[in-house]
Amino acid sequence: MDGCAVKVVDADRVSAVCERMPAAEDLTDTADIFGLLSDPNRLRLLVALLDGELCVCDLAAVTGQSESAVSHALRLLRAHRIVAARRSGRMAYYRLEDPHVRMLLDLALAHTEHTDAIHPERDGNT
Amino acid sequence: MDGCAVKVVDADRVSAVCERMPAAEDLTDTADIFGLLSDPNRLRLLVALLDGELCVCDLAAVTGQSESAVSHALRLLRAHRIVAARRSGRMAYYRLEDPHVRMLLDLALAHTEHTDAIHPERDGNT
DNA sequence: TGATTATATGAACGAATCTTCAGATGAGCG
DNA sequence: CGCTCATCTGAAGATTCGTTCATATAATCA
Repeated sequence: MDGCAVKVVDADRVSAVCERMPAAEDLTDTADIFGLLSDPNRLRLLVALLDGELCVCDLAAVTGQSESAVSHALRLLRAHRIVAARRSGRMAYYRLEDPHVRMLLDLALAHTEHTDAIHPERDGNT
Repeated sequence: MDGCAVKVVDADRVSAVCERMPAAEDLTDTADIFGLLSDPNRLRLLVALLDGELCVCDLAAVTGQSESAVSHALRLLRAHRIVAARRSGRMAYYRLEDPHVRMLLDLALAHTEHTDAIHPERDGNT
């Protein structure tokens, strides 16, 4: 009755896990958020905004991208309400608007900065 | 001296942010982790493993994927030491091995489950 | 040993993603 | 008004990603 039964070994565990599994919509939303954080350049933008707002050209300078690339990235992030823009004349000042994403960034950066990078050179199980 | 200067508005903020910016390697590693979490099916696998180990076919049942797809996904996650395998006969039991990723998952899921999904239908800034 | 089962792998195809380029919008300034 | 500057946008091309199919490995069982 739960759609989780193809060829199961531990049926009890399987149905228990199925019940705890979040709704498909929640999972795709979460995956989307992670996807937005999965690009180094977008990540740089968001890290730059952790301390406060910046205009587009300063974001381009900080992150070493073209202003066009920055604008595209900000558009994406803005569409998901992760950043917000304040306009002043012809300038646009962006800020990090989503506290949830801020927490994810803090947590992720706190760890990677004192963890040895793990590169997939070995398979761990060959 | 920091490579961050193209056409800057607020030079002080720019150089301050540049100094706080993590190393490129750390950023790409972090982005990689987020990338691994950015696929709904991989996310399902990891969520399923939050409670303990499961074998490949049970993971396929729980997540509604083919066993081949699951195996490919696990291979990727294994290469990054996010999951680890225990073999018993012809079965392979996988577990979530990276506590850092576990924290990210917990945090992310805690929020999305009681937050209205935000879909990018509006631009917030048209 | 030969058959069957669980998992792993490689190659290939289509979809999604990122960057770049060219041009559009819209505010300020002479 | 015409020009410049900051930002935005759409489209094109190259690359990456995820799934599937076919097959390989390796363990159990008759």
